Amino acid sequence: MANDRGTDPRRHRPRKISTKAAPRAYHHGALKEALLRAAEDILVEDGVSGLTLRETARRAGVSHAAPKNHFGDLRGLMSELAAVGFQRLAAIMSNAVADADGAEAAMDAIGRAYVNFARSSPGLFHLMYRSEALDFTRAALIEATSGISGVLKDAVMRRKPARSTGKGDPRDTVASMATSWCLVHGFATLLIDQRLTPMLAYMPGDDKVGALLDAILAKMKPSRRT
Amino acid sequence: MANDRGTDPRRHRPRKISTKAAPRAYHHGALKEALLRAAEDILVEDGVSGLTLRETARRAGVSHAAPKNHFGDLRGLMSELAAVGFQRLAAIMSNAVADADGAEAAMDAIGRAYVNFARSSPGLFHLMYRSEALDFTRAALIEATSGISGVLKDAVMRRKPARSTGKGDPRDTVASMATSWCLVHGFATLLIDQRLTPMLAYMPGDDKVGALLDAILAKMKPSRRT
DNA sequence: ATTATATGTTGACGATGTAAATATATCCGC
DNA sequence: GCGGATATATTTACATCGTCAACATATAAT
Repeated sequence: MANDRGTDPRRHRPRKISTKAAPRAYHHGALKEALLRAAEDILVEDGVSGLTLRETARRAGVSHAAPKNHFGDLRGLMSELAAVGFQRLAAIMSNAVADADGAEAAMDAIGRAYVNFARSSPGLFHLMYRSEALDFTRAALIEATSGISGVLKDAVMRRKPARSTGKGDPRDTVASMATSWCLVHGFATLLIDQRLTPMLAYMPGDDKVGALLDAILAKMKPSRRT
Repeated sequence: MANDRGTDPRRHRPRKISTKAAPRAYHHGALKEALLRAAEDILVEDGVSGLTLRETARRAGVSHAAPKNHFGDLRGLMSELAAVGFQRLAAIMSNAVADADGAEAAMDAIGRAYVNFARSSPGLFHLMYRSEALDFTRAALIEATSGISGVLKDAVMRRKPARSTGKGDPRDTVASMATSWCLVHGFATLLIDQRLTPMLAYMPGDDKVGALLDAILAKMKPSRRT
């Protein structure tokens, strides 16, 4: 089976079969990416608990020990995949800020983007915050998470000048960042874990999640005294 | 107590033992409680990832399959232990409310109690919110979690009359509950996962965690316009 | 071309969850 | 007290997992 040179697709032989860069890397000159893709598929289908090295290798069509070369161990794979998730989330948040009209709207847009990401990729989101399973000394993970902080900080500081107190106080900036992050992160996690389901029943309309999130974000705005 | 025949619950083989009852009999007597205690010890020492059926049994001094009789499977053990955690948290929150002076102070006290619980029992707290590993059809878990909701709801409704808008609106009550819960839960989870560490550095004093939490809670109070 | 390195495979080991078969203790109706 | 029914605990077994070591092969370097 493994020595069947004739039909086995994963052979190192066909160096350059066609002038076109074959997207099908037979012998995974791109195994790392293939493994990450397979791992994310598992995350979508079975969640974090289903994510194993062997199943990932199986889906990529390689032996169970192949991932070791690219990730070291399971923690490595999970950390790299989490980094991809943080990158993606940072990009989404950044876009949300760019499209928003005004500093206050930008903050809300970031929050909604964060929640939408968690809802659309709950498995990946869970992995990103399964701290015990991640290696935060990994360069990819450090870089990706700092990207998120950067986007949030920019948005908060853009809003700052319009506020009355603590204009340039870094302490207040940090408090604002923490408040927004905690609120939205708590909402996202509790939401995808079905912890808010009973409360959602009280909300009106079709988009009950959006309604509850709006209600929560509204409670964060002291300026809006009705 | 299912069996009060003697003084020691685990004493069923009085063969030719010395005056002291043998520490181990075939039937433990209170194995379920012993297993839960052992499981929590593991949680303290090694976190959720270290919590296994076999290690729990090992610590309780029984065979690896013994827990099956009391919990069914690992999910059962985890769910029961999580239920204990929710009970404990509900009690702590309830006490915090009782000791607080005024409705607004009660809300803050609940939040601080929630965070303190997470900080003092991070392993258990993680387990309580590892939704994928829990069985929310378990009676113990349903009851314990609804206890938490009850405490929070009471505190929110106690505060309600002092507010200007949405006095008796259940929709607004739910929004207030969700806001408080999400904010505090987000803070607690991010905190014990070391995600807030960089931000804590900006806070003054010895109790940086308390300072940041205070700052966050303060941002939730529209009435305090300085 | 030869050597070195990177990548992938095979086989093995111990740990785990779970099930089945078995053993022992307790309970319940007499 | 007695004896079966039930609850509780053990033993054995199996599949799966992460990880390691030894090995094989492809790519890169010299």
